[in-house]
Order: sequence, then C-alpha cells, then structure tokens
Amino acid sequence: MKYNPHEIEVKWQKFWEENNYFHCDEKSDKPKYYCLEMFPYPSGKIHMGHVRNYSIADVLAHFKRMQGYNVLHPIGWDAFGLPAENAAVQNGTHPAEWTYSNIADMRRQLKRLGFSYDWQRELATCDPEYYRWEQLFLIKFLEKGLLYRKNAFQNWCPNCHTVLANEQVEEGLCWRCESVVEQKELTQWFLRITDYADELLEDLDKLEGKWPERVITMQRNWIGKSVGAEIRFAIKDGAGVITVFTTRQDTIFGATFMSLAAAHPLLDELVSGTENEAELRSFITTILNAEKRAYNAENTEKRGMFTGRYCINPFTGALMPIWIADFVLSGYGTGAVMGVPAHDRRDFEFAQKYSLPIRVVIRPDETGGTDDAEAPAPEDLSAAYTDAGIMVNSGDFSGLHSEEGKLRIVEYLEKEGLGKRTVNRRLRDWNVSRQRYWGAPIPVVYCEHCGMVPEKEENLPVRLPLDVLTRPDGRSPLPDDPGFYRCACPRCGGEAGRETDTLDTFVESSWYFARYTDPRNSAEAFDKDKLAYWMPVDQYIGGVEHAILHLLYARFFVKALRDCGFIPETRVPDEPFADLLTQGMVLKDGRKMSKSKGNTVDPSEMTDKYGADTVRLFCLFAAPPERDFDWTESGIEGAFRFINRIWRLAIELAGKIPVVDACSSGPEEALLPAARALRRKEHAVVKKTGEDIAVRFQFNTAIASVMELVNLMYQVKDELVENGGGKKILGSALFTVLTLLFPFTPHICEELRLRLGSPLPLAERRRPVYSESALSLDMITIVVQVNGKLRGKIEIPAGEDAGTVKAAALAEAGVRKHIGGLAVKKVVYVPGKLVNVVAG
RNA sequence: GGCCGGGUGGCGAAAUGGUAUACGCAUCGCACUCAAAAUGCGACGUUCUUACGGACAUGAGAGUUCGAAUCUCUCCCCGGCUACCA
Repeated sequence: MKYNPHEIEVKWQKFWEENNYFHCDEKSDKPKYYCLEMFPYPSGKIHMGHVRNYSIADVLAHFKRMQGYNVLHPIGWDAFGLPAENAAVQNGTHPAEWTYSNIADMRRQLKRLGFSYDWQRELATCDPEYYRWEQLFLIKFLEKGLLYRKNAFQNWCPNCHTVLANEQVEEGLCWRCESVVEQKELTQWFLRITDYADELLEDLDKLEGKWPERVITMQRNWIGKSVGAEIRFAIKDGAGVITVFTTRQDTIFGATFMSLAAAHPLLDELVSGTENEAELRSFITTILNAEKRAYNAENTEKRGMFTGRYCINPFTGALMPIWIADFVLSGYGTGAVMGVPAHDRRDFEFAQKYSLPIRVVIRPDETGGTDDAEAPAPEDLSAAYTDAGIMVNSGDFSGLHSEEGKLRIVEYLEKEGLGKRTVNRRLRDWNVSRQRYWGAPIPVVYCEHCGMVPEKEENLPVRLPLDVLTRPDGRSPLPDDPGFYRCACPRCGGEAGRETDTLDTFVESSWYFARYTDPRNSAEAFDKDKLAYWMPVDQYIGGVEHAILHLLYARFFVKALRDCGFIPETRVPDEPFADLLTQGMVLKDGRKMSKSKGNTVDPSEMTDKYGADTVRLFCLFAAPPERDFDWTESGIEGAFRFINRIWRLAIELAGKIPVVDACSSGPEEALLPAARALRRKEHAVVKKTGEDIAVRFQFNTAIASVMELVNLMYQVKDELVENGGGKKILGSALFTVLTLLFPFTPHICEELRLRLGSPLPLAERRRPVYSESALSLDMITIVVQVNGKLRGKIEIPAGEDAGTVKAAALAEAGVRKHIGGLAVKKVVYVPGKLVNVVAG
C-alpha cells in the first residue's frame, strides 16, 4: 500500500466540507478564537508566500480547535485595485471578469491545500454588498468631519494616473510601479487620521509584547510625534509674522536666518515687489516641480535663494535674512525653519554654502565652567554641534542645560506672547481619492444649488458601473460615463453629478475583519452582538510589508467606526488585532522569489508532485515563521520522506496494535525498558509541541520533536509489537503522532486514523494531555564538570540529596583524574542537572 | 545618518545562564538487491593521537559568573525599515 497523497487529500477535503467541520457561529459555550491571515489580492495564482502564511494560520486554527476553542478562520479577497485594470487593458477583458475568474482559480488552489476555512464567510471587497457599508461609513465620517475635501499638493504617479497616500510613496517612487512620484495640486478626499494620532500612538503600548517590536517601532516613527515650540518672528517692514516649529528652542539665540519652503503661504506676498521678483518666482517654481526623490542627507546639495526680506529674532533682536530653501518641507511643521547653523547639520551646510552668519549658543556639557567664553568660536566649527549641552551667548538663559533651557524658553515665549509649547507629528491625513475606475465609488454628489451633498443612505450602494470599458491610457472611464455620474441631487432633486474618484483599496482592507463576523448581513455592516462576540482578532498573521500601511489604517478605522457608533465602544476593544505574527519571506537561491528573476516555485506544481501535506509541512519545518527561508528541492524531499515514514509505520502496525486513544497507556503497560522510554517520549513530545506552538509559534521544533518520537518508534517497534503492554504503548504513541501532526498534515493523519480502525475523525478530537508522572524518571543522569568542563556523568536515583550526589560526582573516575592533585575549593550542584567541581 | 533585527557544522537550523550543534538536508559506510532506486541501520564541528584520550570551536576582543552562543561593554560584518521631519 503506497502513500498516494492525491487520492486521500481529495477524499478528506470532501469529507470535511460535507460535514461542515470548519464552519462556526457564535452560539457556542466554548471560548472563541479568531484566527486571521491578511486576505489575498486575487492576482490569479497562489504563491509560496501565501502558502506559508496560510499554513501557519491553519496550524493555529486547528490547534486551537483541538484545545477546545470555537475558532473563526475566514478567507476572502481584497479584490479592488490597479492590477485588474492593467490586466483588463492588456487582455481585453473587464476588470470584474478578470478578478472573479482569478478568485475562482485561487479558491480552487486554496481548497486543494486543505486549509480549514469557514468558506461560508467568504467575501470579495468588489461586491456591492460589501462596499455599500463602506459608503455608509463614509457618509457618517463626512457628517462627523472625519472625511473632508481639500486642495493641496499631492503625490501624483504619472504612470498610474492617480494620487498616492504618503504611505504609498517609497523613496520618492510609486509603491506599485516605481515611477518617480510628482507633486501636483489637486482637490482630494482625506480621512482625518491625524485626529487619532495620539490615540494610535498611545494604544501601541497595549500591543507591547503581543506585536513584533519592530512593527510597533515603525508605527511610532511613522506617527513621529515630537515635542517642541512654535516661535513667531516678526517680518521687518511688513505686517506679517513667520511662525516656525522647532524642537530646539534652546538654540534660539543662534538663529541667524529664516528658511521657508517654496510652498509657504507668505512667500507670495514676501517676494512681490522685490527687485528680483521674476527670478525668485522662477526659483520657487523650479523647487515646487522638483522630483520628490530620495534625499541623502550626506551628499545632497541644498539650494536656496535670498528673498531680500528680513525678520527679527525676538531674543537677540538681530535681523535674519529670509531665504527660500529646498530642504524645508511644506507639509511638516509650519513650512518654516529658523536657521541655527551652529547646531543643526542642514542649517550649517546651508550657511556655509551661502556665507550666512554662524553663532554658537550651545557648548558640550563636559568642558566645565559657566563662562560664555568656553564656547568654541564659530570659525573653528567644522560641523554643527547638534547634541544637547550648556547654553551660552544666550542672555539670561546662559549656563542652563538644554533640557532646562527648553522649558524656560517656552515659559518666556508664552509669557511674552511670542509663541507656545506645541507638539508636532509626522503623520498626515490619509488621502483616499483615487482617479481610477476599479474601486469603490465615493458616495457624494455635486449639485449646482446645494453644493457637495452626500448620497442618501437608502440609495446605497452607489454601484460601480460594470458596463464601461477601461481606457488603454489608464485614465478612469467614470468621468466620461453619464450613466454613472448623472444623478438627482439627494437634497433638492435637481440635476447633479457624482464624484468620479474612487476609494483607495486600503479602505476596504481596513474593516474586512469586522465584516467576517457577519458577512451575509444585508441590513447592516455587521451585527453588534456578533462583532462583540468575535472581536478582537486573537491572532493576525501576515507579511511585515504591511507594518505601516494596512496595520495603521485598520487601527485607525476601528477607532473611527467606534466614534461614529458602528462599533459598540464598551464591548469591542479599541485595537482590532490582539496578537500579530509577521512571517518571513520564502526565498529561492537566497533571493526573493519573483517572476522577473525567474526563480519562482509554483505551489500547484509542488502539490502535484508531493501533495498538500508535504508542501504545508515543509513550509513550517524549514525555519521559524518570523524568519526568511530558502526553498530547496531537497528540503521538500525530506518532508515527503518523513510523511512516507509515518505512512509505512502505521500501515505496518495496522491490525497488530489495539485501537486506543493518544496518551492512553499507563505505567502498568510500561514494563519493558523500551516501553517505558517510548511512553516517556510520547508524553514529553505532547508537552513540547504544545509549548512550541502556543507559546512561541515554533512549528519547526514542534515538528522536530514529533520526528524524534517517530524515530524512537522505529527503534522499538519490533520488540514491543511482540508484547501485550508494548502493543498498547505503540498504539498510544502512534495515535499521539497522528493527533499532534493533524494541524500540520491533516489529510494523511485522518486517513491513517481510519486505516488503523479508529472511528472518530481527528477533526473532532482534542489534543492529547500528557501526564507529569509519565515524564518522571527513576534514575537520572547528572553531568559532572571540573572547572566548567565536562569530565564525566553519573547515574543517580531521582530525588537524591545534594550531599550524596556531590560525593558520587567527586568519586567518578574521569572527574578524579582531572582534579588530580588540585584542592577542591567548591562544589556547585544544580539539582537534577549537573555538578561543577571548582578546583585549583 | 537614525531605529530595529541577525552572525552557531558543508547547508536550513536547535539550545535564552548549566552536556553546544536537537531535528532535517547533503555526504560517506553497512544491510537488503543480480544491480540500481527506494527503504532500514550507522558515521558525520576542527584538530592532535595507532588507540585510550586530549586540545580548540557559537563574527572579533574584553568583562560579569563556579559555569556564557545566551548577560554587559567595545569593535567588525550582513539584513530590514526609515530618511533634508527642523
């Protein structure tokens, strides 16, 4: 009887599906467990990264079921997005057709891998029954001011013909097509994520220890909170005031010039009427149109131009020339920076290039003394001194440490009305407008009489028309489709036009986990009781590439839905993902698998060759889940060999061993030494796999320990199968192997369970429970060291007292030899483990 | 430049203060076979030694400790994220 994975895998997949094993609902007295993987984009093919991700999740889902949990393990499709439009243009299909046909293909592939999803909850975000609720959320957001429209310079990808969120610009390039992103002035829809910056930051503390540290850090850095001051500088010969943001108000006495971003609102007024106005305006245009590229602080030449105007340093009274500088960002702070060349790297560079005055106002702490004369002369400075230190040349503030000085300066600013303490964040509002077709329509219309009006709730969903053709140039067909945009004003009934921008697909993925709790509800987005029952997601699993994009948006969305009354605040936690596991990549030949490099491995081909169980097992055995691992043909061969080894063992023992439960044999059967050893190993492996999976997600070591058990069974089977008690222990151990491996390789385990004559499906079983007494030993081995080096081993009865053990250790032959003529100074005994003899 | 990981056999990796290299891969040997494959069993860090046995090994160097891959410090290398954020 040869192992035939294909036959048995199809058989058991059908069995589980027909008997509805993995369907769940909230009417259960078991504790709930929500296990979720980041849902796939339906590109058409499952890749190894998916297989790894879903195998990890599936082990946890099965494991928790076997621990007695009511497990929700859903799957769906992140179905809107650009690739569908590109493919539609290339292949002459419609994005919807392409998407749904891919979903069908990928569904088949996932089913073939035997993942234990509740398929009755499957959803696709391009379904109007899904996005209609999102449109409802947006109408509410609009009402609450969380959704708004503004005109601003935006990241524009010329290749994708759409704007991009800041999170979607990577080193100045489009995250999708890697085109250079331009800055374009447009009116766009934004979600006010910045209102939640503090909560998003503070709640990261709740995730400490549950989420990977680096993801938490990345989110903290992205939100980028910095505490400092706003300082107002009066413009000379003008009415205006320039406000700057700084975290280094202690260096204010060193501010010798002012630098403004090219997009600064006061700039227009400042340059008009100046001598070289034309030149200035052309310089401003140049900077505004400059590519938003990756800057390197070390080697990027800064550019600037003097406006001819001055402002006044409120502390020194000095005149500060106002410059336009390309390194000042318009979107951060106030778009104006006070130039302190002595204590800021960029200001120093800028001052050197344009010969601006340098004034030293901080000296290193350790030089001692309180005199201003201790400060280095500006001409001696080869670089900016950017650390904290002692304030010098700073009037009444001289002698203060930077930290103290910052507080005192703020007090002074507030007292004199020159500024205030303030907090700044890097995070900006989330631009959700996309000038693309294949996305959810934004439910807003523009009426000549009423202006911008939200669509009525009863008119939802605003359906994306499916009878339009995508344009080869990539532009959205919606603005040219009167059937879509012409509509009646929801307020006055007059003629109106719909918004033709669609939503960023990250909006859909920001709440799909909530919809899974009640995916067929046609009256509301989700029933509050069902939501409250299942949320939060107990374990979320996915790639680290979503550390800031999706994982930040989803956190924000849950909080926003809470504040709009969709999520019951008291019953659903503010954080949607209680625990996060970020799995590593699957590499081939040390590099990321990619079509362009031609180093992909197709999961379907591997399943054809070895079967789903082997593919799953290898993905989990090759490395711990967080680490990258290299796909090797010999590695998967090894996994296949192990599965065959279990198959042969079970087939050989079928009929020769009794049908018993896992971990069912007692000490009365363990009379032979080999039987005792096997029983002990069996229980030890149950213990270890439980800890490895639940506590540390170490699937590789869990599998390794089951391999050890199988190896031991091979060693002792011929002896034990001849013996009554031995038979029972062999049977118990074999069912333990099958039960423990069921979450990893469910098909073969279920098949062998049946062939061994055991009627209850593994899918209905609990994990075996080990007994402490089975783990105990009569005689234990104690390692003996002399001066920390292994010199011998002694066998002693368990529980022997320290004095006896030490004496036995000192008497051991190898130990005596190494002590030789040396005096024994000390003997350390670690109970049950080792003795270290210190001699010298 | 900043932050976060990581560096252990020929390879993927175990070991989180107590026997370094579990488990698997590769390689070699033995059995089975006419033979090969498959399978089963065994060997497998480096080095010295006929052997018994010893010495040396977790990126480098120091420290703490009876004892360090593990903790501390300094340095080197690799990877990731982020970046003119005031």
